[in-house]
Amino acid sequence: MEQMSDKKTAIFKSTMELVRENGFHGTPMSMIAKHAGVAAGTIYHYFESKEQLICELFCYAQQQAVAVVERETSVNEPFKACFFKLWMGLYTFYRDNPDLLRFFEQFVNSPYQATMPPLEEDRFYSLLFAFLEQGVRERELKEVSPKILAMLTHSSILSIAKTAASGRLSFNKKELQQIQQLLWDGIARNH
Amino acid sequence: MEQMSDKKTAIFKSTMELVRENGFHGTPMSMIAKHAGVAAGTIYHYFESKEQLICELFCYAQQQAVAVVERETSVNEPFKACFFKLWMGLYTFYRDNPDLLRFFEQFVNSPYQATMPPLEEDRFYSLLFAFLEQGVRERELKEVSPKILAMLTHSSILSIAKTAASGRLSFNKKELQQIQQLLWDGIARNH
DNA sequence: CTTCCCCAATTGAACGTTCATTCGGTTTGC
DNA sequence: GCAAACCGAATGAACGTTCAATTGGGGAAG
Repeated sequence: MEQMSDKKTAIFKSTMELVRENGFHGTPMSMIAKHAGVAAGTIYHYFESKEQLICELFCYAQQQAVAVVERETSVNEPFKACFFKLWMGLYTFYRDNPDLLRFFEQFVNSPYQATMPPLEEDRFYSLLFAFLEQGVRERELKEVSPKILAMLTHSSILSIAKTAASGRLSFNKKELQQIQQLLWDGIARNH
Repeated sequence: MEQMSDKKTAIFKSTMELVRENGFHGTPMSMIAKHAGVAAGTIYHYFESKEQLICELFCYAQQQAVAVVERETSVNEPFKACFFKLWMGLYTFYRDNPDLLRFFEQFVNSPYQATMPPLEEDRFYSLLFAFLEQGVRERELKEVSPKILAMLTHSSILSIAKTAASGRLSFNKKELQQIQQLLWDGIARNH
């Protein structure tokens, strides 16, 4: 990503934070502007419309998630260790970025979802697919479609992170390890 | 639930359908009214406000999901069979009610989430907890907190149903059975 | 059985507010 | 001195909500 203007970044950050607190509706452009310390008109210097802002913000957020997957899967370690690292890496990322997580979930459950590319072109899922496919190829994982493995893996991460972020439940380190282990027990080949 | 007026049901159904298509914002009261075949004012005869309508609709929707869990877990069968039935029952319910599913997801990721009771008082999760706790007690499932088992189970159902509903991926019967089996392999005790 | 009345249900135009967006002007960096 | 960045009051459309007026069904009175 070419480096962004400070203002643009501020607008992104403010939008995520405010959407988390007030929801997608309930976050007027004027509020974003004030929070980001810019004038309302300035937002329109960087973004065509509110819709465009939201969509670009989604891409921006997704790129950060993609970076996490890239970082964690490029390690040169046994597959199993890599899998656990990836799980924990993504979980930590979501937990430490609750604004992003919430925005993400709102987006994919909104009509904007239609503007997303099909799964095959989705960089995030492509990376996840590829990684899990590798696990199947190396006979570490059961002979199951990588898309299924990807859904199970990611959904476990998301649901735990969401529940923790909402404060409705919390999980200690031991429990997190248990969760990863349960998931692994489910998808791994038993030698 | 005491029986509802036809109009109230029509308003509920229309709201769910329109929220699915247009999102939470993007669904004005006037649109709900027209779609439900009533005047705008009529909605305010049944509901205090748009917010109230949304919240009551969530309760209404959740009761339907609760009914599915009750139906599937009350069967007098071995735990494992019951577990598979519950998974499939909930999945089928969500798949056949995509409007409800989408509305549900929008709601829990919005600021309205704060109006929900804590998890312990949540009838849906209480039932799920109790059922999985039974599995632990009967030594069918690993000695893990039922809340963890509940999250993993429900998140797998939701993510598969959501992906299928959005048309981004589809799953045939064999794949659905595979998914349940993977999940079971993860959480079941190996005798 | 008819008439009358009551009140809950229903209507939809009107109101006031909020919001996304615009635009003429100002500042800043080069 | 000239773009590009930035400002923020003004604009007009859209929306949630209100309310005065209308309807309709059912029970009481005759």
